[in-house]
Amino acid sequence: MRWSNFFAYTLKEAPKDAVVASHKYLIRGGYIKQVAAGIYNFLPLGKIVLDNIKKIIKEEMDKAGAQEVMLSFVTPYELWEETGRAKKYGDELLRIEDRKGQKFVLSPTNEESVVDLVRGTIKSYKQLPVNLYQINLKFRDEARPRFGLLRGREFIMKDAYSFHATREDLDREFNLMQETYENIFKKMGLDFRVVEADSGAIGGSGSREFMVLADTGEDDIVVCTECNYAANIEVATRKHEQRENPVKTEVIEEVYTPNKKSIEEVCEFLGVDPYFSIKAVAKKAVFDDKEEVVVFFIRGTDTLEETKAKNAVGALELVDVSEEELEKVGLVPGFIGPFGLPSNVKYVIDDDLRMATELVCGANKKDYHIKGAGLLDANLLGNLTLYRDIAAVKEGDKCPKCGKPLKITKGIEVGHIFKLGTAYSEPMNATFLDENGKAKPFIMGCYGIGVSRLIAAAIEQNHDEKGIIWPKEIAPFVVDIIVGDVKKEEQLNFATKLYEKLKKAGVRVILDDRKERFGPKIADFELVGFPIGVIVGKKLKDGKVEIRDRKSGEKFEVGGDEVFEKVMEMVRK
RNA sequence: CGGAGUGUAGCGCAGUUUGGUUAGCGCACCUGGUUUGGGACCAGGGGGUCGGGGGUUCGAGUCCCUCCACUCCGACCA
Repeated sequence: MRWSNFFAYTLKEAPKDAVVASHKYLIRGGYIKQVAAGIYNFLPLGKIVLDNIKKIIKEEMDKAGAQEVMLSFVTPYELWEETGRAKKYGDELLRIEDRKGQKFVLSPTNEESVVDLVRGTIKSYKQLPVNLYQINLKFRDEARPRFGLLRGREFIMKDAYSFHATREDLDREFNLMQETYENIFKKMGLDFRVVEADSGAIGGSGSREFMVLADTGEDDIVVCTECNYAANIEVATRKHEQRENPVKTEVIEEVYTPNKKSIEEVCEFLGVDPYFSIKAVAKKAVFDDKEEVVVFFIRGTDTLEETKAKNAVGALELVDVSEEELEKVGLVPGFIGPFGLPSNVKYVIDDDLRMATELVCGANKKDYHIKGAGLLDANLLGNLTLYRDIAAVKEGDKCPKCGKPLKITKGIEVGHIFKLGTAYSEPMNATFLDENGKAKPFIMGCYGIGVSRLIAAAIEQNHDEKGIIWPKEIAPFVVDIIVGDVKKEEQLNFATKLYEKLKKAGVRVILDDRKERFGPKIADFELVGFPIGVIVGKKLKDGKVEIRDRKSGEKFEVGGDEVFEKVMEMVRK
């Protein structure tokens, strides 16, 4: 490509609303342009990067035996009613109507579509397994799109759906997809982790996320400093420690703690290490048909992990609850404890407290706490006691696999694989005949990659204060040949010849033959982020050309006749 | 969805408090010239329904009403 007639422009200033690096550089570099909140146009540079990523994904998916299809972007609303997700997905589902008033949705994901495609088409176990994938537009009406391509409303996703006759076969495919994803992200030159994850609204029995490590990530992930344990904080676990309380209380007693409500206040007042206290977190759990107050008990030094807590009670969501609402069900805000709770209040206790003794907790009585309590004393509790892991793992907790310290880092979710089981085939009545001629629902898996988000994630992980530093595999062009002064025929001719030669050799190369001075050209080289720069400038009269490596910043001169070989060597590396 | 803010040329902004000629500046763009290794300089030029609608007024970018869009914090989010 010759830059002089390439539709690519750069900006000196980023729009003020771009706050993360990828958003800023994608706009300044002329990759994308905003159309509406969370909706972008892709300019040629952006489209090339997108295609490069698509190509890698397609290669690996095909290698794994998956077959590419393209499902319709507009899907009948009825399909969504069949699985009940019309309601569950809520306002994120963009509904539209045609001229006859028939309702449709813009696909935010395609489980329903693909099950509809397969039911009645695949009839026998002999036609299984099959894995269908597409790389297609998705639309989710996010409440708050942000950060450019990291969280858009309209985005490109690779989604795959597999169908199996047995659980074992699903497990096999799930593992194959994990391997395939690892190959894809490795090929793209990204630093990523595979983590255990919550299944969320998609449902199913098991799931793993692929996280690109970057400070701007929206997800907290827990990784072990020693072994390979890694999990999203939503599901991360830790090894339970049992610290012995040095203070021994003879009797369990109520103590007067006037106006001391928070853990800090109470523990300071009583001179107790907060580790030996119980924090009560009250929430309102929202279910399909009702709402109720649930109290979660965790250690004073822990915080509640809402996703775990939500799953522990099987609620759709947890929302904050007011003091009035607490009082209405008989709770005493600020002094809630696990002993002697009103019998109509549901509660969950964190696993970590199961064996704990000598604790301070609320007495369910205004201005009183209990001292010296232990949960082992089961008869203090009602018989509905529910122990679950509901606390958030924190930095320094011990790895559940090897016991070494855990640390927390930020990650950007770029892939997610699920074992769906029969969560969609059953409600949609999609069955096949097994060896015995009996109808059984398909056992399914689904596998997603956020393709446009990957563009942003790659930049978040690979940039500096000047611009993007593309991994070679996905860079729009690998080599940028800069002509120092296009009016100098000697320079232009030399550069053009080199350009043609590299192009012939299959290298993605751009010739910067714009009538610009050297400054803007080199600045654009850095901003747009080409991996290799070749400067054909004033040193050419001494037979020298300069080569720069964008990533290392290294620059060196080579003789005009060695340039081609030297560049090819760098391209191959 | 709750809270806060912004909307003036492609981008970044001033002008709005206190209504008053023809709405300005930097970057970008066009023409000519000089420059040519880190975002040049000189001269000339084009580009605006001041987010939309309504109102007050002799007069509205500025005041009032209303609608819309976008952004930030939070809730939410395969």
